[in-house]
Amino acid sequence: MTRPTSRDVATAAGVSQATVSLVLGDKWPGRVSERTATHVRETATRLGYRPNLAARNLRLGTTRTALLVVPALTNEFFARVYTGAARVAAEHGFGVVLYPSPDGTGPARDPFASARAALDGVIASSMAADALDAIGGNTLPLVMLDSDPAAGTAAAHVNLAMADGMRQITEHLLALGHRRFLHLASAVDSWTFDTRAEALTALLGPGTELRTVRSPLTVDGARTALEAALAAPQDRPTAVVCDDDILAAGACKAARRLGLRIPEDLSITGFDDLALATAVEPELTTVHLPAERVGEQGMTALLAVLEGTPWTAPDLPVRLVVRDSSGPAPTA
Amino acid sequence: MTRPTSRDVATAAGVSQATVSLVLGDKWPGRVSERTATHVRETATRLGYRPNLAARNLRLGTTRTALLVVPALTNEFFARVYTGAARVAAEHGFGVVLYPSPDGTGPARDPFASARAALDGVIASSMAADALDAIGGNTLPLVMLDSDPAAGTAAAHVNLAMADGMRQITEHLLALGHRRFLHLASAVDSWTFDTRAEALTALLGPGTELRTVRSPLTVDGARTALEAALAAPQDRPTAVVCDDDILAAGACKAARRLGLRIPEDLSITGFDDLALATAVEPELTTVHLPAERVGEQGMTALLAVLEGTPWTAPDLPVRLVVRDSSGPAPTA
DNA sequence: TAAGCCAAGTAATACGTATAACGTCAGGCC
DNA sequence: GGCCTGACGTTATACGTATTACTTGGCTTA
Repeated sequence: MTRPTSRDVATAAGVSQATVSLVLGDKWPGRVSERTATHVRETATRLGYRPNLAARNLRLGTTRTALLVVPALTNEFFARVYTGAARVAAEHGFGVVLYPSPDGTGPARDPFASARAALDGVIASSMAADALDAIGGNTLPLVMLDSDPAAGTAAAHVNLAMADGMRQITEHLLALGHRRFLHLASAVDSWTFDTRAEALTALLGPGTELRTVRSPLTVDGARTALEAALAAPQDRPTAVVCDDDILAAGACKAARRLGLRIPEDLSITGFDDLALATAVEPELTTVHLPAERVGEQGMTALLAVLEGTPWTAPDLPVRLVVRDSSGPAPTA
Repeated sequence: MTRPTSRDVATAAGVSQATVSLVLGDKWPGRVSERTATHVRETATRLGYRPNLAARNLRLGTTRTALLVVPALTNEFFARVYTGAARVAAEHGFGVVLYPSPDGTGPARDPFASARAALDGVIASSMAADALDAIGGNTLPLVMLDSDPAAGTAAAHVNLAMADGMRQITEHLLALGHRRFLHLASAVDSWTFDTRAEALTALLGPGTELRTVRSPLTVDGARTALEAALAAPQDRPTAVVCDDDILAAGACKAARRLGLRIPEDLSITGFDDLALATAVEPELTTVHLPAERVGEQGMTALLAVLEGTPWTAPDLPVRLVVRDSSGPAPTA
């Protein structure tokens, strides 16, 4: 009735529990004769034996499990980060457990309660950094994603070349003749977005203009915010630089409502290159972020840290993808 | 140096390990005097004690953890299912571990390897049913999402009223005068999509026409598929019923490329009501699926099953949301 | 033939927790 | 004073596994 243990297998096979463990552990070649080994293996499958992982974890003192802390999974970017992390983890016999930080809809506060697995380490996005205190994750090896390398206690950092991405966008727009910019920024306060804002400001020289509007990270929020900002026709910006494709999608809707053509009257750029970027019309000029690679590197870094190897790597490169939402600045 | 155990706390507090466990378990009021209890609690926090979950799981024979098997997290629908499931789980001190079934990009095959946590039960989407065999999840309490209630060995089923959703769409389009339909169906083979297709076929009476085109679940795939299907101008359908918002977004792009206006020349409907549905232009007429509720009910069902209570509930209702991508059939 | 050695297996143990079973001590009651 | 009772702790144990240290018997080797 109840799940068979290694001892049950041993009894059924007429050997000791230790032998079963040795055979199934597959780690000590030659310790058990091939004859006995196959017999044990057969018995195990016949009984449908599956090792009790709680017991194994206790014995080994490790769970080969990492916690990934992200702001929200419904954000495709982080879904992809997870995918990348989970892939690398699986290749090393590790697992990844999620902790979507509480944004009101997420699960409760304590990931040690919500993810009953014991953990070996933590990978956390800077956008969910506040959750880390609640975790007490500081007691575990920690890898930070997109956070200030100079701050914090993380054992390793995985960063994207955000400033360079912003540079590519800005130069692209400047080359197209744009001078009046609007930065549609995320209202979420995080190092990532701060970096982008700084880069943008630094790149716009004299003779240019920059306004900043902050918006929640939703299509509708962005639409509302931008509609208000663009209401007055005089001195309208000719280019809207968005912190995120989601914001850019909202910006497009706002523009259309105001009767502005994209990109003839107004250029709009995104960030991230989500599936959304090519689903909307016009397709968004945006910066492609290798989200899966972020997850992969995060997990790789954590694995290194767990082995005691210090880990470091250059920022992951990002790439401007020019599509249809950006064009020459209107001459009028 | 190493993590403190309950015994360390006991020694430091000058009591026995059992007392520490009793105090921190918070489960036997009156077993320990308030004086001792607070002393123990203080010592525990002072030492930074955190119970070893592997040991607890072993002792209790349960992990309060469920496995959620979904085809892909980058699909917003399943991300929301996860969110709902995780919320209910957290409310009951449970955790949810993910197993995105192998679509080529997912982690390896064995979720017992990838999710090192021992599991109490499994919640699986029918779209990932094939993964279940690999899991051997049949040995665990199983809740199926959107699968044939008559088939399989699941202890409970959580279904959406897909057929009714299709009915609402069809009646909406019929009322608008449409007679020539094209069903842009998902190439993924699952009960969910089969149900929708059957419903559509059954609802279209004499005097109507129905073609079916299958497409992979991507914007680009849908665009390509539909562009080919609509190339010939004669007898062109006036309404495209899509199995999914992603397909509908692709359909919109195909229409625009062919110079067809939406909805004047061609009505297009989606399914799911993802964020995408309102991000594209025109906003999609679609069927809203309560994705979070699916997750919530799935977890609720599993919790019931784990307690030995049989669980059953009517299909979750779905609701047609009429937006701008559907309109009267062209009269010409 | 004795000493040593290898192959093949087993007994014993520890991981850290929760809890059942068992003291112990003081006070109340007849 | 003896006995029961409750309050407060403690001792002991089991959960299922991986691994270390040990046993055993057969074989080689000097």
